[in-house]
Amino acid sequence: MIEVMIVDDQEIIRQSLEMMLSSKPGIHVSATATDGRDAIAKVRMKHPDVILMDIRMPGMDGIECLKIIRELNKNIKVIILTTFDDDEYIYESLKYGANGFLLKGTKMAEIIKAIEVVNNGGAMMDSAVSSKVLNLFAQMAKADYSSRIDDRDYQDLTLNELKIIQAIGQGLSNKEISAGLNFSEGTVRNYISSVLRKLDLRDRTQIAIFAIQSSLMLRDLEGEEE
Amino acid sequence: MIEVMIVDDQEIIRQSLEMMLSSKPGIHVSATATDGRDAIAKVRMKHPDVILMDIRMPGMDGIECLKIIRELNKNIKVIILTTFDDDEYIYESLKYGANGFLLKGTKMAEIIKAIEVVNNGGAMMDSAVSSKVLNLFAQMAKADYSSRIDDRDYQDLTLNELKIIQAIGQGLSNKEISAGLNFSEGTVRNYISSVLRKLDLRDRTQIAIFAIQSSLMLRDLEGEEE
DNA sequence: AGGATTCAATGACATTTGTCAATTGTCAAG
DNA sequence: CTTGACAATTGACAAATGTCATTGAATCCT
Repeated sequence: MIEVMIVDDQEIIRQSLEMMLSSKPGIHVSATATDGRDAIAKVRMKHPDVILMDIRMPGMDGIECLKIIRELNKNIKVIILTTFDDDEYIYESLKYGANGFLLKGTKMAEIIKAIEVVNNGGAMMDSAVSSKVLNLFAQMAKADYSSRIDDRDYQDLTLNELKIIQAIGQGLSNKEISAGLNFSEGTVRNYISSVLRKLDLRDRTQIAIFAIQSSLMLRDLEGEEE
Repeated sequence: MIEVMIVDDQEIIRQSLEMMLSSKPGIHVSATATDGRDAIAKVRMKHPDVILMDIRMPGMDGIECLKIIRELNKNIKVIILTTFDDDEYIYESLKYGANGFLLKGTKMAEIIKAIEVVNNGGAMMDSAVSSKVLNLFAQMAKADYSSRIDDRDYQDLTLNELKIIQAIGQGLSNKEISAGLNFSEGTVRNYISSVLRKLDLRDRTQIAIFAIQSSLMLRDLEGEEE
């Protein structure tokens, strides 16, 4: 039985969602809330598996609420329900770990499917939203000069060079890097020089940008070969 | 009529996909290809609306191929079809603008739906893939110190400060920024100092990281108020 | 008009960053 | 053992970056 919580400031929507969902086997609406503050209080009492939440609400908005819920409990799945497919909203929601994003026009069958999918660890987005997400992604991951860099070019980076790239991508200074990796500061600088040469970049800032836009920051370098 | 092209090195898959899809009204399989090179050649001849492509192929792999196709024609929709939901693959595909990402287990009905959705400008991902994408996104958009920065803190950035943040996020030097924005280099430095103070960061590298991880880089600042 | 505020510029300065050549130690192949 | 390759270090230097106090000009109240 999936425990669902509904958060929306409009009573009509709350009620109709609750009615529709309650009739479905396997789903139980254990709470409803009218705004962010209300939602957070009720999350502590009831323990919903999945929250359906409107993003635009008076008082505390959906994003802020999502953020707090995430800090509270990382396992609760949150599906954002909204009328707008506004870039900012989408971006912020995703950043704070929403598990789904549906437009309000979405058919009930889709919503139910989304609840089930999300409850199983998947994610569900409206296709229009997916499309925006992909665009955002492609934009974030691309800059005029980083696209110049070919896969071939960074195959031959040393493990230490990779570590240093990651460190720069975290915004560390040379001193901090040298402390963290047990190198002298001069060595760190030499490695950086070598990275700059290999990637054809100019300074550490460009390295940082490259690091984030490539998938390098996501790699775990412990015990990795090159 | 949606013109579809199928790219896969395994004949069984090519054939079964072609058979299944051909029988559907509204869809026409106008070409098949066995690897990346083949695909690119045929893209020039036929003009497919949607390409279904395996990611793992001998010779030129799907990513490389996608990249080239994107440079060739930005309107062709590409759906990646693969057996693996490997992070690297997903990341790279999305980076080069894939419009969909389906696992090979996907039912034919889903594939057809994906073709239609993608052809209409949407995007379609397997829910497992969606989930990974959301994770990637959340990771990319979050660093220990950037999460320290509260919305409140960067509300009061000047338009010029925002422009400079964007410029730094593109990896430009102070000289380049000053030339681009018609400021003296000293002024640029002053602005940077002020940004550092306001955002509680330490150097331009951290500004760049912040810029990319926030949505600031995506904003168009022309004629914008503050 | 006078005072306050903002924007841009300047110059002097300290710090950080990047480059380079030279040195040391280790390890493995010949 | 020697040679060569490689990893790490050092020091000296040049360039870029960041800080700060000050100044002039424009603008905005009231």
